[in-house]
Amino acid sequence: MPDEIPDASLGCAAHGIGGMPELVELAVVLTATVARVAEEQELTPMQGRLLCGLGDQPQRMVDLAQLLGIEKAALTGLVDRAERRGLLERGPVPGDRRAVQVSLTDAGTQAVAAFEAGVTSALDGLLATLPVEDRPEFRRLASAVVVAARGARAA
Amino acid sequence: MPDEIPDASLGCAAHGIGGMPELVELAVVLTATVARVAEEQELTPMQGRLLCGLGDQPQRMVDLAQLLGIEKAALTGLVDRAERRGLLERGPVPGDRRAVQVSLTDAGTQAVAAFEAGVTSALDGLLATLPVEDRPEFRRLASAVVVAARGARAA
DNA sequence: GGAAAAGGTTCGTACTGTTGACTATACATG
DNA sequence: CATGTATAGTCAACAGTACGAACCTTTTCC
Repeated sequence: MPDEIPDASLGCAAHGIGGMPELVELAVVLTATVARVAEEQELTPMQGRLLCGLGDQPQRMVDLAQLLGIEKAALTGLVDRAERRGLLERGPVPGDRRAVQVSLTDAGTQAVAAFEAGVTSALDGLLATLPVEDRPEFRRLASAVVVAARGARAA
Repeated sequence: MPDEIPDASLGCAAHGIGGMPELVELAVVLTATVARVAEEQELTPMQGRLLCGLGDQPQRMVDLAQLLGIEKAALTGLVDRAERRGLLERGPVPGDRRAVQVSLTDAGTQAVAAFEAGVTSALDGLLATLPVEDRPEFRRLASAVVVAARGARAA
């Protein structure tokens, strides 16, 4: 995982095409920021996402895969690696012998708390470069884009 | 690559921690958007980034790695795979027999043009969900964050 | 002239993801 | 109740991506 922000990114900053590069450059910056926090916590970014996705309640694989936007087979591998690390465990689902539910272990709960705190802090640091009055505006617009994108997909 | 926007993302939307999740969810949405365009063009996202990074002039590997924010060894593999696809070629650098320069082939030039157009269109589509007057504001704030992040890293 | 640094590759390793196939189980239908 | 369909999850093969260490060749520095 790159530990530095690249000078160019998806979308061709080198060409200076109007408008486009900011957003993909932003994605790269945000992703690299999260990756750095994950590395500090000895996680991979996907492991961080997985642990966050688990939250307080056991989750079924099918629901987790949907939540994370990945294929079930990919989730099998991701959960295998996290289980091997002792961060989570698989268990049976009452009433459905096909299904498997996944829940955090104590180590996983600790890891995710640290990861969350680190990501919050790192992103606050990223936005600290903006004028104070612009920060909630930026978050609001970001949220609006995400909600709309998710709504479009669910439709 | 997920072809749908996940319900949660890096940063723990499930926990609803104030502010943080929007930005990492945004990164996931943007990355997934670019990945879909890449797939349409039969590229991987990193191949898209690489071709955009090459631009109009041959680039040395050491500069490309820096530009893309990856280790030289990783770039060797990335360039190997793109070269195998006929998208670029390696050549000598006058005056420095250690160095290798990389340049787009005709096929690569065509691929990157289509990729750029597709990404532009897809991102415009993403932002179309925002009120018209908010779009330049969002791009401006995104750009400011990226410029600041890149500046901090270069320092 | 020799040491240090630079440019790039190779190798081993791990993570991530897709696709297709498979097994076991749940559900729907006649 | 038997049978067909659908679902949940895993497995295997494969490919892309990335890092760190080691290596070779060449350039730069003292």
